[in-house]
Amino acid sequence: MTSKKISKALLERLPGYLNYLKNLPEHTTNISAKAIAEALSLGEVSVRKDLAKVSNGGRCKVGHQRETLIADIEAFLDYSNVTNAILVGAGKLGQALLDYGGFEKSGLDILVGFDVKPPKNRNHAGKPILPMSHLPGYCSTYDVAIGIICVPGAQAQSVCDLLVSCGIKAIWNFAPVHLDVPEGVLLQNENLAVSLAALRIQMKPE
Amino acid sequence: MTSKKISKALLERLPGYLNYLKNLPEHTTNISAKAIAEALSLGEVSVRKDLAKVSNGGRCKVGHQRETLIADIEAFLDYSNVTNAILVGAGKLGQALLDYGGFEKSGLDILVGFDVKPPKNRNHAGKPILPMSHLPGYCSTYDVAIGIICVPGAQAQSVCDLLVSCGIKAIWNFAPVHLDVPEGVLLQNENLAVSLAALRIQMKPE
DNA sequence: TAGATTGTTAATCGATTAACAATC
DNA sequence: TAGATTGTTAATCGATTAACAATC
Repeated sequence: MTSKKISKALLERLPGYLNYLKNLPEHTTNISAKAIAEALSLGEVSVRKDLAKVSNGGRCKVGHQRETLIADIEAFLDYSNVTNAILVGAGKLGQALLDYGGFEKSGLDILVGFDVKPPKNRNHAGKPILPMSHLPGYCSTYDVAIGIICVPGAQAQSVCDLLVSCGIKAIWNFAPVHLDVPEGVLLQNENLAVSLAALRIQMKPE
Repeated sequence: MTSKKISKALLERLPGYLNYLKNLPEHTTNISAKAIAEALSLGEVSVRKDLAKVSNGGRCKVGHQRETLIADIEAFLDYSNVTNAILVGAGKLGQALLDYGGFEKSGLDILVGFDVKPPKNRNHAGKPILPMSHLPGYCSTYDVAIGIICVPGAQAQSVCDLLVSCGIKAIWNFAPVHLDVPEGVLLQNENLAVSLAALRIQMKPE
């Protein structure tokens, strides 16, 4: 386990390893990089390198110890600490993200959603959705690190500016537009229409 | 415009160019690679190379002709032909994708959704949601190329197998599990929890 | 000619893959 | 010793960036 640069590709593979390791039959105590690679359709050497980066070593002949490996990956991904996020734009997509239960286990908590027009019949035990006017106050009260933008493209930049002015350090953008963020603010775009369109072109050979 | 290999990165940048070009003030007839690069926070040379790949050239001093460039990019992305898709799993996320209007303009039509329990009160003029039992018949009637998986992880592989057996050639997977697909079937994973977790780690410097 | 812009060729960088050496 | 497995060093590949030549 040497503290080299962490590549984004690695960060995206690690949860896959974790998921695989956790779903192994209970009695499995050791696992080889080769087995993981085969199960996840990855290169054997790739997996070995990844594991070497986040864990301090399996043993020859026997492979990695499952429990240790799980603990090492979770520690590397810092799952035990929790990062707070808020979401802006509670349409279908926004609500889907709010209601999705899979974020908590990776150290993330989407506390609340904001919308210009909060839905009234929010009956299910979901996260609250507040009016936009509450956003700045909310951010100054709680320690919010990540802002998720699910508003239509036309509003995205102004929402982004608002979030930045509230001290948010990373933005996850679902609006299909380019956003300008100041230096030091992390921006990740998740343009679903573009992803799907790219998939479509890859299908057409040549 | 030479017919080199198309990289996925290129495919994901092109729609951004398109969006930018279309939103330029109407009277703008020419545009330089440099201007595009600045607007989208990309490298100047990168943009020039991309444009050279999809278009046959701007003129020195004046840059690229806007209308031509738009037409060239759209032709390259084959926006005028339509690819049919279906979606399985009409929860919040599935419905968000079904209702999203942004796919059509990139040559994609999500025809219909399928669910084990189709919602009854599907009043808004959205796409229909049919019971799973209709899926094989539907695929053999219509020419469906892409399958979108929005079911819970536990069902994802069997849905995937079903889609493949129905002749689907590409799968867009939102379930947070690894899927095995046979050779020749394209698979793109869209694991939102993983993307967000990766963003979170990138924020923590060192 | 100078300047803006294009496109191409070469250099750099990073990630993946291949080859190998080490260990139990 | 042979075999399974690890980890590392070198090679390959692809994408981005830098440097340059061409053109109007």
